[in-house]
Amino acid sequence: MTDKNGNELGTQYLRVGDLARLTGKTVRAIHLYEELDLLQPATRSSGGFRLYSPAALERVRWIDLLQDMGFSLQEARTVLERWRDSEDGPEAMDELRALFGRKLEEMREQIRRKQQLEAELLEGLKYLETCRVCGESGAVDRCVDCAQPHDVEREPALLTGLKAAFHAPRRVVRPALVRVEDHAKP
Amino acid sequence: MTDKNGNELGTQYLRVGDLARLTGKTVRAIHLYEELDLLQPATRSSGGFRLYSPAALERVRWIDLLQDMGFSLQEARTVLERWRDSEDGPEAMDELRALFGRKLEEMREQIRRKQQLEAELLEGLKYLETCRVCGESGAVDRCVDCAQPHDVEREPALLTGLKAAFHAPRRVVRPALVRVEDHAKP
DNA sequence: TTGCTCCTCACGTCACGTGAGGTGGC
DNA sequence: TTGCTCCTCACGTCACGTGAGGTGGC
Repeated sequence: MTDKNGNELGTQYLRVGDLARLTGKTVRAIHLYEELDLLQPATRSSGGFRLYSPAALERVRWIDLLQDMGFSLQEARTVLERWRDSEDGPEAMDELRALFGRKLEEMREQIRRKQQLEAELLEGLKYLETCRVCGESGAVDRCVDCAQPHDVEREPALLTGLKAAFHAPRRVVRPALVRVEDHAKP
Repeated sequence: MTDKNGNELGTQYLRVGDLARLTGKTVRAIHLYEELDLLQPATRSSGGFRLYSPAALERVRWIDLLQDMGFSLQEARTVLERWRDSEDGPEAMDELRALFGRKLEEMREQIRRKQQLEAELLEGLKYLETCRVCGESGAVDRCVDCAQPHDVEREPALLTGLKAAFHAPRRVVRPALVRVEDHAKP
């Protein structure tokens, strides 16, 4: 049995707030997906409230998945269109396979890159760890002046750009007199 | 020896276009970094051209590194400020270590997530691979109608949301009469 | 002088966030 | 009737992209 809009009777409809809560999205995001033709309410209430079928939950979670994979919303829309086009023949399906194949390669590349960055962060942290020693030694309390060899051959990339100086106007945070008092050793 | 602006004489200055080319950034991006106080030219030519010291190369590459690690430009600016603050004592350095430590955990989380997505894409592709067989068999040329068991226990998440139907207005690409002709088997 | 580079607005994009002012539904 | 949810504009954000109209420098 269906109503005049072709919707099944007896369906438990969701309101936009429910859909948002159950998917971790905001109402605004769901409105946006509708504008971009990624998702439509099954119907509207007499007062204009959007009413979604439970299938909308799967659709929103699917959009979220594609976004995590690095698809833009426009690309996600293209995927939906190709899927619908595949009703008319297998060419569109070939396109989809190629698209997902490219994404798989991208994903692997991103994993490799992030593993590099993980190593970079570890090196940077190791380097800064020796700064803690500087502070404790009491010899200097300005890490920037640290004379320690830092026990590392190559300076981590995380630090190289930090130290790069080109006479940028130094922001004065506290007046010099106060600063001296703050750090006087009792 | 320095000039009236405190810049070293004999330095090979870079113009903004050089800096862009050597770092793979756009001129617009470099202008933006300046607006956000992440980078300043060492000086300007008499005609107003920005002139950068070679250290700017390291700074731009550093900004790129932080962005890859998921820092916003505002966060990158905070890192620079904390580094400068560390001239006044080791507290700011502790903050930096904590910040990088959190990023390291984020990075590892992102790697785990992307490995999940990699598996998800592989499953989706495996599923679609059986659609190619459908197309070749000639039994159906609409993959959506495919009756094959697809040789998989769980339907991949990549497909579940794709198939979710809720009576969205079907976009008509070609008129039905033409479509029948297109797919008539000779 | 020509051509390439640079300058400063200033508006556009993407995926939303965030109210403003008004109404539905139990 | 009260309070929570929803509605439709519409402007803001972030990290730039993309001209528009004008000038520097070899």
